[in-house]
Amino acid sequence: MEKSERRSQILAHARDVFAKRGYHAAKIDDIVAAAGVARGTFYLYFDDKRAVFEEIVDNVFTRLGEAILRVDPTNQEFSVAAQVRENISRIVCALLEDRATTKILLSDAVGLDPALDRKLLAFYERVGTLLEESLRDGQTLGIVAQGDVRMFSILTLGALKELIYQVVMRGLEYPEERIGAEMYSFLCHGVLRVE
Amino acid sequence: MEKSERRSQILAHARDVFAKRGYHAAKIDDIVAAAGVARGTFYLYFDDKRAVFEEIVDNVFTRLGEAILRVDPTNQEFSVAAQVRENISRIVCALLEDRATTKILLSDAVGLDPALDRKLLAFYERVGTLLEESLRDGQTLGIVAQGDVRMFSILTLGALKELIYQVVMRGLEYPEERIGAEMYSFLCHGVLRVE
Amino acid sequence: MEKSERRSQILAHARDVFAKRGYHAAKIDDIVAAAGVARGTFYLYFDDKRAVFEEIVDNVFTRLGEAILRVDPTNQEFSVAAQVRENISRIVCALLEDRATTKILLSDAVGLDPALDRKLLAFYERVGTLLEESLRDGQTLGIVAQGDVRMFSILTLGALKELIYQVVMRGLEYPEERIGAEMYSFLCHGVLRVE
Amino acid sequence: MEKSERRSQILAHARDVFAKRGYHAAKIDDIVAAAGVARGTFYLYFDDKRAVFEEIVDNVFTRLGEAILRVDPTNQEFSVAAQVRENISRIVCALLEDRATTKILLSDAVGLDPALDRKLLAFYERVGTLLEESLRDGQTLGIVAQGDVRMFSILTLGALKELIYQVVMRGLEYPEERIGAEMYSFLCHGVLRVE
DNA sequence: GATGAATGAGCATTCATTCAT
DNA sequence: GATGAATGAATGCTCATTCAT
Repeated sequence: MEKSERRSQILAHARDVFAKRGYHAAKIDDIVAAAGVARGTFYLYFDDKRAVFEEIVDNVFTRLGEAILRVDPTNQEFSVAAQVRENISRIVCALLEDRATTKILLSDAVGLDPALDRKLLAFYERVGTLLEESLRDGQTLGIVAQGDVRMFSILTLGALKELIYQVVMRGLEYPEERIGAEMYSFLCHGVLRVE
Repeated sequence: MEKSERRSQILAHARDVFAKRGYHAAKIDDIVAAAGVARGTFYLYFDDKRAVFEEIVDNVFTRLGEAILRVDPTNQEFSVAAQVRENISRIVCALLEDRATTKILLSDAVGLDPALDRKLLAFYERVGTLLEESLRDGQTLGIVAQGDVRMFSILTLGALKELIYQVVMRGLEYPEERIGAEMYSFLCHGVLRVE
Repeated sequence: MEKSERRSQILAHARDVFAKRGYHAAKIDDIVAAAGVARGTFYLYFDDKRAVFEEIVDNVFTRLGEAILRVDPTNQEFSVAAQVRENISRIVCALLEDRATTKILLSDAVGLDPALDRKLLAFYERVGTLLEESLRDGQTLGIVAQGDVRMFSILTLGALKELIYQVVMRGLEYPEERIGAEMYSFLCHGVLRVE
Repeated sequence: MEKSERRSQILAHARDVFAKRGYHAAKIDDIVAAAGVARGTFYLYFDDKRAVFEEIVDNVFTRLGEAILRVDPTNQEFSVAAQVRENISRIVCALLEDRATTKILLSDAVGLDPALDRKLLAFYERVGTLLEESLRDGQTLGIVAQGDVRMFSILTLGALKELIYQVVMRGLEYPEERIGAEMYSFLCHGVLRVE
């Protein structure tokens, strides 16, 4: 077996074990047993327990980063609406295609330790900033409501995170398109029609 | 010192230590040192480490449960809009008046162990159900958009949770009323004005 | 049992185990088994394995430091010769009254790690310096041979160390006074009478 | 590369690594990295880590054994004094020409494990016995002080060992001839002139 | 012969919990 | 009730050694 192959094999099993048991309840023994390798082999490919975990988190950050596209209002081919929907769809897809990792991201990685918390916040900050810029562009074009873009960005991300969290953690079964559609409609009109 | 007094004293210090260090990094030693009692005393008042933690979480659930009022569309005195705003305001207030506990709830309690995860989900489920019912009532009255109320409920809660999370974890300084107002406006109109 | 009593009990058993097996072959389990306490108890009294070991070494340094008296040529009561003999005698006595510790000092502590090596060298340096000063005083008084006092000091210490080493390691059985007498005579006349 | 060449290459690098780090801190990885061979290759030439170490020690024993000449009082060409000085000089030379090995002998090999301790003691015993016999011969000829030759032998070896130890471990810089001369003078007259 | 990936026995250390005083 | 000394199960990690290629 090739070196990088073995590495990803261990990584994949580590991901499953972390997703199943959570970081602290996941023992190195569980991981190597799942991967079918010896204890020492694990340490041949990863510095320590935290390192595998962090790599899993880093990978999902990378994957998410690639999934997100900047909305371009000058794009002649696709309307802003279409681009937004496409974006939501890509993010949802990236998160749901590997649910174990998503569970780790949304559940186990939270509050694990200060360093990882910083990393998480930094990632959300980065995504948030991107979103804020798009929203600001949108305000200029009159297609985004006036108001605090940072707040908008947080609220939007939170709504999406919670939806995914419920799907992954509680096994809520919505088809991906449905999720995208509802999310989009929520962003467009909210839910209240009070006057 | 009275028995119940001593108990809450330990509980309060445990909360601070958990908030500061996170569940696993918080040692019983830290807690008893903070509370100024002997190690054994801790176990006179609580079964084990998890029990204190769970009690903290239970308390905030109770407090939140009390903060949330059922929106009553037939209420003659307050409009639905006013009731919704009041509700948001009460929840935000409950969460921000004890930030240590809120940090624990939103960060440390997540993914701690399967049993607690179930409790968390059950709480969100309970709140969600309440919200869903209100939303359904609202749909009947034409003051809530048509669509999947469960989804609405999840999206709404997620938006609010993330906002509070960012305030508590990153020290984002928004005045409470501001938070309520933005949240409300978000619920009423969303952010996109794409056509 | 008192706290300091328990401490010395563990220390004494650790000393025996180290002397019997050497630092690396001595396991914490051996020590606690010998002392009749639980594994954790060991760590209640000592930071780690190295710390006990170092304390044993420190103690013997202290004891030796106290055993050594500065030779005072102006002393009216005791001649220099008598003082030198007394000194040798005290040192030998200090080393032979606790052979386990002496074995540790002369055998296990050597080359254990850079930090401890430095400590050892520093101790020998200290003793050496003291000896050098005495020798220099002696040269002024004409009771020490002319020549490099540092060299004299090293040679003297080496001779004594080796003697003790052989007694402790190989169980060479010389009465203490004999050791002192021979050492003294060696210092006075050497062994060669070549012309 | 020839088989025996490769062997000595590994041996030499092992020596350097042992001297630099000490036995336990020296990892097989360090040795093979220094020697520029694969880990498995090491085991083609040596049984295990201890075996290389022991071979280094054995080699220095052999070299030292060859350096030491029996003092022959009937030798017409060289006086006993000259032979003794020559002997000291050869030993010092043998020890200082490969300081890495000497450091290993005097520091790392001490207290490493019971088997090696026995070997060390056996070597010193052998050298000691040789020395004792010479001393006894010398006593017959009236050129060695009366007294316990075993003691003389131990004291003499100890003095020399410590001198070399200080030179090698603390970088004391004495020219070799100087060391020989001082050692010789020490043996002839000691240092004290107390009456 | 040479390689280096894989192995797994071995061990120090931590810390929640207990219980004699 | 309060104490804190004692406990020991639990686990991450190291590294000498092996062996298939």
